[in-house]
Amino acid sequence: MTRQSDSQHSPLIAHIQSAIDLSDRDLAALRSLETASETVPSGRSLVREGKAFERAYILKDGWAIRHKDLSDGRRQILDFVLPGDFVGIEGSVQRRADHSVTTLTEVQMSPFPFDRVENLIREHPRLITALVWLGTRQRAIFAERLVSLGRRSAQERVAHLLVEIWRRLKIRGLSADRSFRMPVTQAVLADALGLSVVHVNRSLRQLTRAGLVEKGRETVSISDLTGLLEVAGFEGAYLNDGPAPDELVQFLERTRANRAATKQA
Amino acid sequence: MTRQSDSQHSPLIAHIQSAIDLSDRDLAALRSLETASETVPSGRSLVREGKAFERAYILKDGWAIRHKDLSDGRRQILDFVLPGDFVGIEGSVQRRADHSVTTLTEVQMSPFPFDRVENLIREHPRLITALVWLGTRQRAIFAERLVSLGRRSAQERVAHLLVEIWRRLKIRGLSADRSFRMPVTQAVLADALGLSVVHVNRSLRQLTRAGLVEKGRETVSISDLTGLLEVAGFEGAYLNDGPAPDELVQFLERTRANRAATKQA
DNA sequence: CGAAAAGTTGATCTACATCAACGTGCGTGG
DNA sequence: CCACGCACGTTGATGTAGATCAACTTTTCG
Repeated sequence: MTRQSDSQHSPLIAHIQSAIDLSDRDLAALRSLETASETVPSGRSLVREGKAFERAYILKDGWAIRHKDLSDGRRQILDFVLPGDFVGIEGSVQRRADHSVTTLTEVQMSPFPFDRVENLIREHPRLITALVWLGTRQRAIFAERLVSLGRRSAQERVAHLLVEIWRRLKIRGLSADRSFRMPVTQAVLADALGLSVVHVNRSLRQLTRAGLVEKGRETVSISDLTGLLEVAGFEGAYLNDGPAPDELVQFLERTRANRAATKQA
Repeated sequence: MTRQSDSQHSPLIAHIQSAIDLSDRDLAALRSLETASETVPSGRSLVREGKAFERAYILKDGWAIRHKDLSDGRRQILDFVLPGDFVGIEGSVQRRADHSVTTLTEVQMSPFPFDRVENLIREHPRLITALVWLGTRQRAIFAERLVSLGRRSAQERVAHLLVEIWRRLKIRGLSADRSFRMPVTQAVLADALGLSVVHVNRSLRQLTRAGLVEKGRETVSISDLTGLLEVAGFEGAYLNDGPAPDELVQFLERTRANRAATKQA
């Protein structure tokens, strides 16, 4: 289902190339950023809110979260960090981190110092576009999550998140079909969706009983994409760029036969 | 209370200079971006989600919102656009807008074409840092708002937003004391905070009755900053950068005498 | 000055939280 | 290699923050 540890494949490059045309030279320069590799165990903090950034990373394999913690123990997960994502690259323009990053699984990282970024864009000015674009993408994801937390029901939130993750992995070549690895407990989902664990569980069961998705311990499999998109209220192709109508839009265009089943299953 | 239409003063420059040191030449270049001026009435759409960007702007005066709308009428406001903010500058790396921007008041804008940005950074490479930093700031604001929508109570959300706006205006030289202009209806607040209008009203009244803030129709005045920060659960100085402990931190360090009064007023 | 927009307040409803108890897979150490 | 313990998942009962509905007041502005 997933291109697990194909050391040739770069999720980062796949991601960037989905939207931006870079020369082979520029791509090679980018790729050189991810040659180093370091293993970090699960549950380790890579960036700590309020502390100075130490170095930047590219996540090569495994999962992490961006999150903020309140002093009374409440926690909000802002985003999931997937293979191909940068971590802590804001350190090149900012002294202190405004959120934490913590690994959810054992992880393979390519660390690099900040001046590496400066040298890189000096020699490959076109890469600025790519880097800025990635920042913009991050903002778009935050924005969509704001809509979820502010205005969507529990079921909609869960459905929406699953579709979003699937799409992000797909663009990076990390899911060929409609299943993917997602080593995320319900407690973590709760903190990402602004819900209680219990309610996440119930929402998930509803979606499963309606025949839309199955979430195993480490894996997700979408059984009825059209139906899931319907529940998620997925609008447009916000994770995509460019003019071509993509698979998603086509799906949305099709019959809504499954709609009724999912409303109050 | 507010430096209203001092045509000399640039909120954009003030904002950037709060964190980044630029040469006079670079500053002059930035300033040249905002020489043009165009008046746009209230309620006009400057950027429309899903549509191509036409041009970029600097907001010179007035308020606007970034928002996303669902097909069933639900709306989530992502952020308020204040004087000194860029609008639509993502157009230089992205074809389509992932959210809309709409004016809340009559507004003064300086429009400029995207290639202007490219030329600018070609001649003033140091400005890249400033531009990237602004993008990062935007993300930090989204992040903090995610925490609000996901994990904070209604009262906390309202208090937090008011403090955040005050701080942002202050950094730009748009509020000298503890009052500021905020031409925002309760309905708009509701869509920003993920609440109903009725509940925004009640939360606001509670804060007022507790003697913390007064929100008039177009203006806000903080009567008890310490208390308001307390309710908001304001942690650290997320809108600031740099190592110096700032006014906020000092306030937080002080006595918490007012705490009890605000808990269940 | 009249009507629409904005704000206020009470009554009632509900989505989701909280509390509690129990099931289940699985990693670890004896 | 088995069993014990713990993290995770599941389900029911009950509580509550905030939504919704409804009516009324106040402000704004053409």
